[in-house]
Amino acid sequence: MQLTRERIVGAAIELIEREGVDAVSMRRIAAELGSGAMSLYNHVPSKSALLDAVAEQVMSGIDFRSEPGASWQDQVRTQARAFRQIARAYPRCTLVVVSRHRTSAAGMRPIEHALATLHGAGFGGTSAVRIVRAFVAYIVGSLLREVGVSPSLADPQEQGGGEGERAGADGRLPPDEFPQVLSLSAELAAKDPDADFEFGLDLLVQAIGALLPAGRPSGH
Amino acid sequence: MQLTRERIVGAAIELIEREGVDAVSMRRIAAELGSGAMSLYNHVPSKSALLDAVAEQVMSGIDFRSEPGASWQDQVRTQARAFRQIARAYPRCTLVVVSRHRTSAAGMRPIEHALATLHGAGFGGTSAVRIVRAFVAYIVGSLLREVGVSPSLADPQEQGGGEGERAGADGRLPPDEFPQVLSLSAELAAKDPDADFEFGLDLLVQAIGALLPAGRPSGH
DNA sequence: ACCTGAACACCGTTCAAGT
DNA sequence: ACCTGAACACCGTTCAAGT
Repeated sequence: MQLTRERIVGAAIELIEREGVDAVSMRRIAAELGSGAMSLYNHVPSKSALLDAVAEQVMSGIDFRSEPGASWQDQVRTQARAFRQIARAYPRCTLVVVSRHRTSAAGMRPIEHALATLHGAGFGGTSAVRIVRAFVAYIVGSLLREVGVSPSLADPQEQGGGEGERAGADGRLPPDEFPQVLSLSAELAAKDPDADFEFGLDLLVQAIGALLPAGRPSGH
Repeated sequence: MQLTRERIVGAAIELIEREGVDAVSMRRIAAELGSGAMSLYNHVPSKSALLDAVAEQVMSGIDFRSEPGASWQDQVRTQARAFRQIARAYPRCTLVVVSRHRTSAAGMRPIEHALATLHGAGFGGTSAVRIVRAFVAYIVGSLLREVGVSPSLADPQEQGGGEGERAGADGRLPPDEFPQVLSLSAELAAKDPDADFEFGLDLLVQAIGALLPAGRPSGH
């Protein structure tokens, strides 16, 4: 079968989802496609560029449209949830998406939609850009946590064994230093990514709604 | 000079800041310390564990305390800004921190402080945990953007040359598909990480303030 | 235009041997 | 307990050679 950029990127995505990013090598992907490692370089300039392409491909698989008839609040929510689908559809590619992504067309599409929605809601350009940035930061951070790589906030009991610092020799946190964390260990252990995401999303939607009547420092 | 875990981690951080994560190798770090590559394994079980230690070390260098006399809003802001210092102090380690970090004592410290502050503000445990999660998501996402790795929202003109999708052959975005992005290119190009961060922080602080039962004024 | 094997300069880590 | 060189099974990428 013909070797194409598309097939190469597809094989990379598949491999990442199956075995993780660390398993990706040019040789490995080539083998997956039944060709020599060097053949890939006819379609992709480097491994780094290949991973960029993976990020772009994953992003472009997401549908960021929202119902034009809906309120801007609902549109914003719909767009944010679409973004979050990345973590469901490509959990192990998520870190790649989030950490490479420069400014591709696929990466700008969600921004375009969000800006249009906010424009329709009456926000000026400067405000709209700031708002989108805040949303993207929140969503990206949420993705990372959902996918299991972001800092803390996991079950304090399932502690690895950090070694560093003066954590108890058994890996437990010293109780006198972490009263809150330990007394809330049940809440911290509870996993409900949907509820967590919606909670923060509500906070942001509500807060930017409060910005509207007065409008912020100009914009248009 | 004696080889210690501490010196190894320090050398790794230094090397990452100087040449980026990709430059890190066991051999390289050993050379930096004037020892054989294998000597490192007497103090660190693997390269992956070394990078975990880098993340923990960077986190533990941040002072998350806030003035106990201040209002909870100011305390939350202070803690969030402290977190953001990571991006300033260790820009090239930031991605490592954000993408490795499991549950170390160093990583739990900011959570402990935040939970204590929210408890003092009158939030119950369940709410406090959700709020902290939303904040952490926002801060982590902001860090990534500040450090230059997160999706889009950069200057659309400085586009790489994605190739992917049907972006114009010159790498520019097709104007009919991206009217908002193109008309706001000046705003999107403007870089003011401080203002961006504070804007989103204000949104969140304001939104969680609205969550509190109205009876309580503010402060502790 | 596309494919390829050999080669180069690297990797992380195991192992057996040293002190 | 700590250090080490040699060795193994890998890497990404250049190059010259093929079709």
